[in-house]
Amino acid sequence: MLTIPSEEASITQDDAAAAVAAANSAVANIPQLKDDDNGTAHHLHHSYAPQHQHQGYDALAAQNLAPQQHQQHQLDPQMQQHQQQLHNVPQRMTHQHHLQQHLAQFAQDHHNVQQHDRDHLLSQQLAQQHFQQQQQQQQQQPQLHHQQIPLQHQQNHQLSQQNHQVLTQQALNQQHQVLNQQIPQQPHHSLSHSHHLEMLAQANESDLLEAANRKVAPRSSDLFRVGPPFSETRHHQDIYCKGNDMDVNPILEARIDRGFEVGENGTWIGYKRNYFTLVSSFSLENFDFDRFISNKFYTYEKSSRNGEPAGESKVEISYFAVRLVAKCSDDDVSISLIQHTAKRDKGPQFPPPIYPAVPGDLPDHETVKASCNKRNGGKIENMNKVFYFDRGDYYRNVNLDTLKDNSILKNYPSDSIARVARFERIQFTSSIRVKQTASNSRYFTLHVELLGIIEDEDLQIQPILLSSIESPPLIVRGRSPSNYHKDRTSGYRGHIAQH
DNA sequence: TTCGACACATAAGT
DNA sequence: CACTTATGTGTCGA
Repeated sequence: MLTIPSEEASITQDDAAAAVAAANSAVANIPQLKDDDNGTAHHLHHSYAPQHQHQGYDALAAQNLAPQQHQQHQLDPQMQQHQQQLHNVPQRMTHQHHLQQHLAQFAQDHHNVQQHDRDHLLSQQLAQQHFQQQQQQQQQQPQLHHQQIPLQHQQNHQLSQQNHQVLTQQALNQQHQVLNQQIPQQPHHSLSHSHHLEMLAQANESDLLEAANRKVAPRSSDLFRVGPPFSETRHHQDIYCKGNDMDVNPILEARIDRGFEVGENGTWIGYKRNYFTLVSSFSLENFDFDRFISNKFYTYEKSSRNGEPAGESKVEISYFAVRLVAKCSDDDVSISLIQHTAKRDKGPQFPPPIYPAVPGDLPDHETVKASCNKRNGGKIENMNKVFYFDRGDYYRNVNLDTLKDNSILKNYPSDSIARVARFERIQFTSSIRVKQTASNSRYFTLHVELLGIIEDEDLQIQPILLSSIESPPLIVRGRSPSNYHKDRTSGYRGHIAQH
């Protein structure tokens, strides 16, 4: 049903040459596993963290957590059973088999919102499971060579920083301060007026002083700030439209909505202990949604046989996916991001999910802000319309079903397909080192990658890096108390207090 | 110095 | 309006 005939397509010399070139850079950005010391490359490091402690969490979550919060994290008893199933799956189980399991399960529960969300969860976990499986297998197979490409942030980012003057809270505070200082100096037209102003000024002053000593409010909506602009889409592997062999140009967009702010010298600063939020979507140039789903796409994969590189083969893209990775300015630590649930310490931790995705529009900052921590069913439903494409709905609307569908849509592992990949409650793993030298901080970059998920001869799914975008250098401040007293740029802890 | 764990506090969500 | 949640960050101790 979901098997894709593996085409051993013959390609022209030119195609091959282009593909070689592209293939060489295709996987450059996929980080290797930390303990990957034998040079064996891994396509993906996202795997379902096997050592999660869910005890005590499930009951709590089942009672208290909104479905939305369940999406990526929560394992109710039913899901746990799923996990068991998935984890018990023989290593060489095929993608197809996976999907059958999934579909069977989906047929079982697909009625209410909770189940819809469970489906999201399942989708993601399936994807992760796939990748984990993939990864395991790759450890026994010849690998694509991962070529390191030097980070080239400086020019790009200085440019984009200049072009994106974001009015930060710091700037606002400074303006505010100036305003306050000006108040007493204004001409006094009347005694009562001036008196009034003085009182105002005094009130503001004490407010500000108080603010200077107050902790940042943990739930302040003010913590949502637009982060640095991302680079232009960089292409790693070409995408072609299956019908007419046209070269298709993918465009990735991403925005950080929480967790990073500009410091006074234009650097972007985040805090290791705090969450950040990032959203991303992609589009294919000249392809609206209808055109997208009425087409299939292919790319080239560098294949290997018995450990020897064996040229490139044309492979159909089963579906697209979006993932988030972080890189460090010097060493590259592969799993450097972690996602928490709303329960934080009391819940499990995951690597950021890989989102099977269709093209979509990036929602604006306010929308992302509004989407956080919702438990109300109606609101969640509305948000899901923004962030997800519901294949079931679509089939009902066009009077199709999975069996009749012949589009790329049917290859997606779940009915809930991301239009927008939303990464919430992400932190750099505690193991990252933020200090390089006494004076110098190491910096990080965030990369959003568009993946093409393909199936190899053995029906194993494999991701191929198609294109990516990256953030400018990000400074991540560590836990040292020194980072929490001066030059603080977030929250309303005052910039007034210049210790 | 750094990290996990626990604690406190407070705006948002219901 | 009262109750619950989510999350920045203070702190302790290995």
